[in-house]
Amino acid sequence: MSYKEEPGLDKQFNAEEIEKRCDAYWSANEIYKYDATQSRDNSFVIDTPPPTASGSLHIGHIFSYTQTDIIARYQRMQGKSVFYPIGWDDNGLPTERRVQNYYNIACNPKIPYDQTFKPVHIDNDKNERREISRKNFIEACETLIAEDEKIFENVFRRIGHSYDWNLTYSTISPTSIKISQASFLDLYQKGKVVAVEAPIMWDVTFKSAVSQAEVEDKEMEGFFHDIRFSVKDSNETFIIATTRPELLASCLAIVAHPDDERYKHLFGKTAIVPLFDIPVPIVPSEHAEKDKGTGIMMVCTFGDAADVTWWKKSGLPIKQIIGLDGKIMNITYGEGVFNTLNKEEAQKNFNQIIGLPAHIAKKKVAEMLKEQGFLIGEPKKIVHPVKFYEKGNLPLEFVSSRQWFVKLMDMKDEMLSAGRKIKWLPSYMQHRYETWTEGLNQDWCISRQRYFGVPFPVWYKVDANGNIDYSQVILPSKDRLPIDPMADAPNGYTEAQRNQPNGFVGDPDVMDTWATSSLTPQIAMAMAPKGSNLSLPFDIRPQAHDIIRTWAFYTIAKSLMHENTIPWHKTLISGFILDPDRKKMSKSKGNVVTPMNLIEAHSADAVRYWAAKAKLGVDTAFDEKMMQQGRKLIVKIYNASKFVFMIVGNSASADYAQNISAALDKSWLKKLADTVNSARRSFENYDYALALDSIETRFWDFCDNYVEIVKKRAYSEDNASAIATLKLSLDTFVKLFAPFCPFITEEVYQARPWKQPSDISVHKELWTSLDILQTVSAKDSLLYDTISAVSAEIRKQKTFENKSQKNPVLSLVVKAGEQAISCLKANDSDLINVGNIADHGITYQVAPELCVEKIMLDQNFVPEKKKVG
RNA sequence: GGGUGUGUAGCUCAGCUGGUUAGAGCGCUACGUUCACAUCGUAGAGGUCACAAGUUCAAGUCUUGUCACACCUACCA
Repeated sequence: MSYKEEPGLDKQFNAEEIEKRCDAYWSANEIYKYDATQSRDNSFVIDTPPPTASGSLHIGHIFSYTQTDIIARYQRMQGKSVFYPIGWDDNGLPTERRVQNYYNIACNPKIPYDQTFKPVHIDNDKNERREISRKNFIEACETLIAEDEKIFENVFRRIGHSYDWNLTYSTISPTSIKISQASFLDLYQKGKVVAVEAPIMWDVTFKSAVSQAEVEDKEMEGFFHDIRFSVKDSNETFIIATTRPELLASCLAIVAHPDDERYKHLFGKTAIVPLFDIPVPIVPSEHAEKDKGTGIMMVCTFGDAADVTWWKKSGLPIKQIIGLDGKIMNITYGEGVFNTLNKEEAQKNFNQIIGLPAHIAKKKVAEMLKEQGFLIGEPKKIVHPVKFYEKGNLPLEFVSSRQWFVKLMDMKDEMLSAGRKIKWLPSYMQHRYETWTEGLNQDWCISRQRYFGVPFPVWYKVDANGNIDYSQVILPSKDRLPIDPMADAPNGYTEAQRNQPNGFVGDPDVMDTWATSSLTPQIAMAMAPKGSNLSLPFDIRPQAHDIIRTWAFYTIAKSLMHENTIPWHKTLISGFILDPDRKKMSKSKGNVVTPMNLIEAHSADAVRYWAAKAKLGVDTAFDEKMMQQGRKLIVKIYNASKFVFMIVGNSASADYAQNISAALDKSWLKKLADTVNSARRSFENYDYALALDSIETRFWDFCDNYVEIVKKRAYSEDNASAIATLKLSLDTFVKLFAPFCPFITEEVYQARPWKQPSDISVHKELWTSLDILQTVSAKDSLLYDTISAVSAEIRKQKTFENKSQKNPVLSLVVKAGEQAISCLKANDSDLINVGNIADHGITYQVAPELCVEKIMLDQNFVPEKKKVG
């Protein structure tokens, strides 16, 4: 496919046309296709973050993903075969929630599959959510993510990200499920993943287990209740201050610090829990602090993580009173673990809270305590941090349940040393990884009681009595993956034996979404063409800093467990986009600017320019001014190119280097060569922002100075050197800017009169082709620097005297170092041209510093236009 | 409580391993230009480089301390 019908540049710059033209051309010619025949050494392999397919892309995505694209494009122009996949993270809770709202449906696994059901988008429906089967629900999820992903793709194409779209993956695809399930089987075999019945953090809204990484603290209002406990066979009482009175019924013990003089004498005695008359031991424990509350506290199952720790050591049974729905369970006193000294009274009181949600039960218990005289004074308001699931809106509960865990606690040291083998950019981001790893206090709970995710490839045997025997795990062979144990029967069984005595049941849970996301390198590799030389570690993992503890951490963990290596050599951590008021941008504020609007308003290259200006890891305030600046640069590139084309005219020869002979041209090219070197150095350090800075500065220098100086000579007969230099300069800038502004550079590249049939795309060009600058340029840029400086002084003087730039200069004195003077004397024709200086008008003097004096302008000069007026 | 980062012109930010009178863009003021330029140029106003002490011939840049903000992490009866 050819690039454009009409050759050359249009009179007017039209960003949208150029963007669409480029996208079509790149895709038709597979410019960004990964070349699987290249060796690993000659490849650059990227573990791209798959954005969550939950509606729309945020401007923050454009920001950080563009930074990666710039790096990918630079590496491609270094001759590397760039492995640059893109994926969609579409499994898990975010998708489920979006689907529920979008179609106003809810999943009920008990309902049978309805073949005729078609999900329809329903806006603002007040009706109750329609309940559908698990299979229908999953199909609805698949329908919506397909739509969302199309929109994402359009935005990424429009902004010019150079993904190889053949490598697109989705985390819910059969391939991803297969890889994720194979990972599970591998870890199971290695003893790294185990199912245990244990207290876990439970979100009551989503009715699912969550992991430590998904938990965040929220500052919550709470109340300290001072409750009087009595001591068995004694008149003594003591006061406990608690924020969780509803847990009284699950109290296991009373603890105080071993050295606490106030309570020492109570150790070994038995306390009586009010309302329920439960006898519990009073014991010393280090984890009680003397100066918190009243210094003495109750241990319940479970108020917090400390209770869990204490309970584990105690060997006491669990008294679970909060159910998985977050409500108080129906409990009969005097049965099982629920002992009491007064069965009737305990039951009467407990009956008052059965079925209530925990936060309402709390109030009810407080009332009862008050009525019966156990509450001292009024509850005291406090604000304290409470653990929440990051997406939940009710506090987490600790409940005991059977879940799958990946054993991480025994590999913390290994994780830390792996983290040190990876280069973190910026380096301080490694601290976050280290603190998180050091602070890890539980294994990774990977089972979720949800629907849209990767199922556990696990069945359990059902015994002769119809009871599930969790110790009898049935696993599929790897060649059966992907598998859904809720739909497929294990080998040796038939579907008819499901849920039957001596039959089997499938594990109904799905995996934590991170259990799959942590395999993005493996998933991406699965998308590569056959015969690829890919392997871990990859070169880079770009990602944002908020998911260091999840995505980065889990990917490193899985890579170590499966392949015994780090997953990538470097990780590039991007910053956030902040509101202009420096708050984290959020949709809820309603001030969201969508990426597409910005692209339309400023052009894709301009939006990219804004992203390219920010350094890695730095949170940046959103600023449209920066896009306007980018737009100016792009228009300038367009116009400068048009001008060069005009001067160059029909000189279509691409073999220009040998014509470069003028001293000024060589001196300018030295300047340009230095810029190439410094930009290359910056890029090698992944400092694309610094590279852009130096390129941009040199480009404006080119426009403002070199082009002005050489203009007259370029129009003259003796213009071969000037024309060759303009060509070489423009070719150079187009390549230098290509990673940042892929559209305008491609447009100019394709429009060059000296374009050769072998010139496919600027994005296939090599930076090594810029080495020609080194051979044709002068040893130094002294001549160019001097002429630029002198002409700037002349320009200044003309402006100061309100004269036209064409106004002749009768005479001036140039003072400069010996070398500069001799160099200038021999090559002053360009200076005379640009300043319009009279013959023999320049007086040269050797001086320590460059200085221009006594500029005499021709006061009789009248610009042409003013003659008319 | 522990830790990391940030604090430079009205705004958004550069300033790499310490080196001459601290920079850019935008904004503002004044003037000019319309030449490839949905422009550009020149000049001006505007900074005690958060604060304090120290090291050094020399500190925005290094050290220590203080303050403010952001974030990470822990605790959370």
